[in-house]
Formats: sequence, structure tokens, C-alpha cells
Amino acid sequence: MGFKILKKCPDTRARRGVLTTPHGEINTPIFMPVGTRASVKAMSPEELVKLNAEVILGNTYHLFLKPGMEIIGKARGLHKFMAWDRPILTDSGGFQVFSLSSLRKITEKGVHFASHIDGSRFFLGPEESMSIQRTLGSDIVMAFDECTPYPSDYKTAEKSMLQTTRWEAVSRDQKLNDGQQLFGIVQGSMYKDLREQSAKSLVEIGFEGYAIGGLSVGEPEDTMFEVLDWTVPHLPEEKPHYLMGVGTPKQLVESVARGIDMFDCVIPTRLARHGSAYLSNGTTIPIKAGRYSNDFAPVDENCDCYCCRNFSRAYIRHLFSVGEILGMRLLTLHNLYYFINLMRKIRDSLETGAFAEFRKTCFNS
RNA sequence: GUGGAUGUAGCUCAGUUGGUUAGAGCGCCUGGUUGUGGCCCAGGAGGCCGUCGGUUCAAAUCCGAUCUUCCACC
Repeated sequence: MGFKILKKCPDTRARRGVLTTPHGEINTPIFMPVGTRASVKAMSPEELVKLNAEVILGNTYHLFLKPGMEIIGKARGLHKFMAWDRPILTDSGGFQVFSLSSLRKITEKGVHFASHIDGSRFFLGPEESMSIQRTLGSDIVMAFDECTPYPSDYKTAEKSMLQTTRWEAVSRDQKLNDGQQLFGIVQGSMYKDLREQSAKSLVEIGFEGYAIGGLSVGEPEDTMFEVLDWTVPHLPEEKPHYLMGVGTPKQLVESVARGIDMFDCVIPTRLARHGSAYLSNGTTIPIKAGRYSNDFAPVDENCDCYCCRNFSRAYIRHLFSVGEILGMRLLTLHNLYYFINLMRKIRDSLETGAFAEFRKTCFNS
């Protein structure tokens, strides 16, 4: 178990690495498709394997509410329950408690909240989150944190960051299963000294990996990159760095250059369900637009995914306009293929020492 | 043929006792969507109100003719 750096970029902070878990190896930099409720929406595990997805996300908050831990326990863990035998990373539930639920009451022990599904009351704190993630049996466990809203004034951001730090220390003290790796999460909003302080505190506690949270929450893109520039240098170089919830193709490349190894984002799958398809230059097209009704070219001429090898824009637009499930499935497949392949190209360029060049030219086509 | 109904945005329809630049839903076009509620949000384009004539200061609205479509009867 653990992280090994295979090669470093001579020009940037980018690295090519391998993270070993109980369910296999993860080649970094990596993009992790999101499978919140024990399903990467519209994809079967078999299709994800064909796409070369090496690791997917699951979510403590959602799985805790439905189907509940008793059922996951009876299924003997999330891997068996959903028939996915590759690595799984589970989010701690902290983010969702703040973004989805209502009637939150925060105490030193955790958060009282009302379910976004039916309003029923629950409590989630670091002890509960770790216990749940132990039952889920995920390979990578995230510490319980509070995602500081944006914008936040300094005092609010500081208070929130310190609360997160205390919860993360409690998370670290909980017992996990053999092989489960715990990642800490840096907070601190957009303040340089808070980010540094958060990073240093986490390093003191000691985690198998370090995530950067509280970004891509509405701040300008340049601000996000700036926060990465402030934060990553304070993380242990030999541990994996995970940027939570990011991002667009351009943000992935730019964040790799700033030393990030892991990403997760709903963008490719959510946009696919809403009818947006990624092109190789990193932009999207709205496949539902009337102008595609007579366009018999593939979604992306430069793509060799199953969708682009077999189907036309006109056909997929038709599927969307009549509400056929296959439309969402094909675009999800295509968008994930694009993201996963983009990361493979990043890794290839790191291996050959050509990342800096790739960074400049990768969206030119 | 007779009687009744109908005609307003691409589609389905609202438009009160005549009163400023005629509305809605869907569709269409532009943006947005970042640790997931198969959505949603913000803008925009688009109408000689079937046609012709009349009444009136003023007509989608009242009157006449005509055409369209539908129903019933013969």
C-alpha cells in the first residue's frame, strides 16, 4: 500500500505516480468518475472497466441515507454491493451535509442535519463518518471536513478551517480496516495563511494522502490556481495530492502542473446527461441544438470511443429529443472516455518528459 | 346542401365589458452548470391575431362577406 512517484516533470510540479490499494493500482495523475449512490450514473461497471476507469468515487452521505449501512453491511461492503472490484474512494459526507441538507446544527462532535430526501433527522461527525466508511470498505477514506462557503470573511474561514482540523484529528484516531488509507483535507478558503496553517496542521496529524477542498465553489479560476500555488508546496511531496471536485479539462491540466495527482468531478457525467458533449479542444457542444438534427458526423471526429465510432450527432440529438435513455448513456460514455484519455495523455507526456509542451498544445486541435 | 363550431408564435392554446409596445407552456437560439437531485437557472429570437371590407377616437375583440378545418343532419 502507498504512493510511489515514478517520474517528475523537470519544468513544473507535475508528477507521474502509482498509488497502491487493496483493490489494485491507480496510475496518477488520475481522473475518478463520480458514483455517488453506488453507481456512476448511466454506466455499468463493465463499461467503466472498458473505459479504463481505475478508481471511482462513492459517497458517505448518500449511501448512509440510502440504502443505509445495515444493507451495505449485509452486502459485505460497497465493492461487492455494486460489483466493482477496482479501487473506490469515498467522500466523508462533510461536503454534502453542507451543500444538500437543511436545518444544520454544528457542534464540536459533528453536524445535526435533515435529509434532503425526506427531511428525517441525522447526525454525522468524524466518528460516524469513519465508521460508515469502514463499513463501505473503500480503499481511500476521506476525513470529515466542513467545506467553507465562498465567499467567507477571514474570521469565518478561520473558524471553519480550525473546526475541520479538529474533526480531521478525530478522524485520524478512528480505527479503519486493514489497507484503508485516510486522506486529510486542506481548507482555509482563499486566504494564503489559512491554507498554509491548515496544510501544516494536517501534515502534523499525518495522512496517507492530502486533499485540497473548498475550491471550485464559485471563486474565479485564477484564484483557484493561486490557492493551489500557495498550498501544494506545504504538502509532503511523497504523498498523493487530491484536488476535490475539479474540474474542466483545462483545470485538470493546469492543476497537474501545480502538483495535483488526483481529481474527481461530476462535470463529464452530469453534462452528458444534460446533453453537452466534450470535443477534443476541451469545449462542449449542446447536442440537443436543432442545428445537429441533420449532422451525420460523429460527436467528435478525433475520438475513437464506442459512441463516436458508431453513432452520429443527428442520432444522439434524436435520442435526447425523444428522451431515450441511450442518449445519456452514449454521451456519458463519450465524455468519460475523453476525460480518462486526457489523463492518460498527461501521464504519457510526463513519462517522456514532454508535459510542459503537452500543457501548451493539448487543446489546440 | 343546411345548421353549429373553428381559425392568435414552429406546436397546443389564453386573451376579461372594444383601450398603450398581443401572452403562456412546449419547441428554437445564447450563456451558465465543478467532493451529482436524469435537472435547473438567466437571457433572446419569433405573430399583418385566416382573408377582404365595414362600424368606432380606438378592433384579436363588434358587424358583413369569403376561405380553412371539424362535427351533426340531409
